[in-house]
Amino acid sequence: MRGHQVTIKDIAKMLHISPSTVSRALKDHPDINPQTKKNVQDLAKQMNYKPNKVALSLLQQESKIIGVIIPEIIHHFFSTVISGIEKVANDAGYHIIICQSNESYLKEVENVQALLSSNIDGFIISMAKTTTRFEHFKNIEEVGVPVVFFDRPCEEIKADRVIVEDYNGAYNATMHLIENKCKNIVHFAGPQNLAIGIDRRNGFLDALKEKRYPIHDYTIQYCDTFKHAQHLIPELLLVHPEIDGVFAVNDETAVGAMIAIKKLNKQIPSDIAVAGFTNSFISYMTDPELTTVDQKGYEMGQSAAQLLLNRMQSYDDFEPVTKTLNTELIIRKSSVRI
Amino acid sequence: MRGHQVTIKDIAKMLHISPSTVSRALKDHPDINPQTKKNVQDLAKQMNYKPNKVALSLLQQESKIIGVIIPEIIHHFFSTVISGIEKVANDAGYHIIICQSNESYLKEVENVQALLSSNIDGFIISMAKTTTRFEHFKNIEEVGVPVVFFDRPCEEIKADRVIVEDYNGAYNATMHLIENKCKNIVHFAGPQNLAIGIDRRNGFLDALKEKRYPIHDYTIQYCDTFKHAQHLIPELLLVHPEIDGVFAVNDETAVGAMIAIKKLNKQIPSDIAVAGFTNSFISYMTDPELTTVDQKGYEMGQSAAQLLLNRMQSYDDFEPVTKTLNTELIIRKSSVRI
DNA sequence: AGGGTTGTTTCAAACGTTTGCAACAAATAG
DNA sequence: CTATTTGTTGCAAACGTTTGAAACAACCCT
Repeated sequence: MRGHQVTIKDIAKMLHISPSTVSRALKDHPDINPQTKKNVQDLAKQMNYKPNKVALSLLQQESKIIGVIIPEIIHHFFSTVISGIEKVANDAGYHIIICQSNESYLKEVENVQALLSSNIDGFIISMAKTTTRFEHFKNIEEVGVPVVFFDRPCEEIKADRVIVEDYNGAYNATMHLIENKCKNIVHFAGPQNLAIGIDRRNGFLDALKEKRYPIHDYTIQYCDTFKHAQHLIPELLLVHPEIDGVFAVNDETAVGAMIAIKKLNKQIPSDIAVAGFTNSFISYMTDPELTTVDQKGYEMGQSAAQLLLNRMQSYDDFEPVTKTLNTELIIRKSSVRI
Repeated sequence: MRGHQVTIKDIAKMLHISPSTVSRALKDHPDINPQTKKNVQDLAKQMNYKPNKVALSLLQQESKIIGVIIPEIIHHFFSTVISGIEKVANDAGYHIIICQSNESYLKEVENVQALLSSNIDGFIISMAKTTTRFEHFKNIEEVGVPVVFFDRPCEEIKADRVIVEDYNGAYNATMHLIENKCKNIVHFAGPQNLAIGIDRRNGFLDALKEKRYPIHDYTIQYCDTFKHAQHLIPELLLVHPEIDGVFAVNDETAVGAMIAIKKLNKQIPSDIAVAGFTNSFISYMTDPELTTVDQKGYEMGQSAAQLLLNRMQSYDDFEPVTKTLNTELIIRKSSVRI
């Protein structure tokens, strides 16, 4: 038969006193007789009493839980962010509950609803690729639960956010490819309904413009997964063998491109130089190692959690804060031509 | 000012009826006047009423939440398992709350306590490397919450478990190296307080024994991380240049070894063949691609969740079930000598 | 008219905890 | 010897929801 956690009532019954006395004894309330206090505390310890968080949550209207909604946990970047969030949250006495949207709008809505009705104290969210309607976020706003967006913010919602300098990161990576004598660089871009997709693309384009590089119809390719890059590279190089540089919106895509390029017996970086974005741990496991833009996942998670904790202190008609982490170009062998 | 979710009481007040009537109206109870029902349902919809899960959880002593405790989310294997768990759990109307132990015993204990006092309906756990005491698991047993272990079970606890054929997987991988003419294979082994560490080591050793290969004092190296492997390889090959095969307890370690081997200007697989364990996605991003044993993360997660759901149905003095998934040797270029 | 049925609604308790206030005894003050 | 203080404990309400039982009116049956 299923037992249950020891409750204050159990202790009260065993000592023939009232639950309120037990409650006060446990928190060292001055009104309670020292002997009673000792009895209660000893018994509580012996029986391994732990306060029921659900009851507390209902009573105090706060759960000490932060809801985190991310696209996919299997991406190294997101699991890094989660680690950062968890660190800061735990240190402040909070736990996190993680939900995946799997890049699906419907799943994201479902997750928001589920978390809202679980008395969550705050949200940390990175939007799904496919999300183009925002009622569910508005709903959070109405209920008055603080939200922090990271990496993929929702522009329609008044909320704090943490992002990286996507534009600068992309600009720097592209400049680096240009300095390494790439004449014909293509960009594997992310979806343009996300700011990261737009900003990285613009950083790339502006670097080309600054150096008066021509922009062809094939310069921007919408391709942001490992598999797609593997298929796209052979097709692309067949038509445009002059391509000698690839800058991808994320590391997986860059690695997919690298593998496909090597299969065509082209050398990296001498024939084609490659750079990615994220600095995922795969970037130093490839051969050659991948040049990439460090997206600071762990720090991003920490900042997001910190912003949320701050916002939970003072929520009344606030001015949203945007924290922008600076990126760092990590130069490795996939792009350096001697 | 922070608002709040609409409650049954709010609706009751607005319609000048009692909360119980509202409750019944919402669930289409036959006792309720059709007109009242309609009023309630319309207003509830309009005000976007969602039942408060915390209140339900307290009342019904079930939360529809499954607690998942894993060592580290950033490992691809674990995030794959989580995806499998989430799929099955969500389909059954459950949500999961994920906690990381970071391979720390203390953090694991803390997580168990926190989840226990949150009215969790069940646990899915993979033990931390450093866990050698089990009171916290015993505690779960006492309270009567069902547990399923995966990948790294606790031998002292009566609980269902999902594991892979670690022994067979290791045996097959080792045999494969032998068939590819490796004469001097070392094993980078995991910690021996975990069954996976023991079983994979034994599978390796038994394959050697069967082929009457000598077992030297350096044949087993305790090394199970990327970094450690990178440091260990140069030291090891300096003393034992005759080594021509490495079988690592996981893919990260295998990749660490590969990179270090390549740095020494040795060829893989011709000088040294390498095999790993997990079939993480990094295994096909390396050059050469890594031969490995598929650990079936997603399926493992699904099975674990399914076992837990079953056990939640019938918990009374059960006989624990162990589900063993068969492994599959994925042969890639890092081990095939022509 | 008394009893019973039917339809509809409300009451009250329960889940575990906290906390303002009331209650009570004993001790002290006036 | 009453009045107040002090020390200690218990009551009851609250958080949001469900649910058995009670309540009540309106109706029908004998």
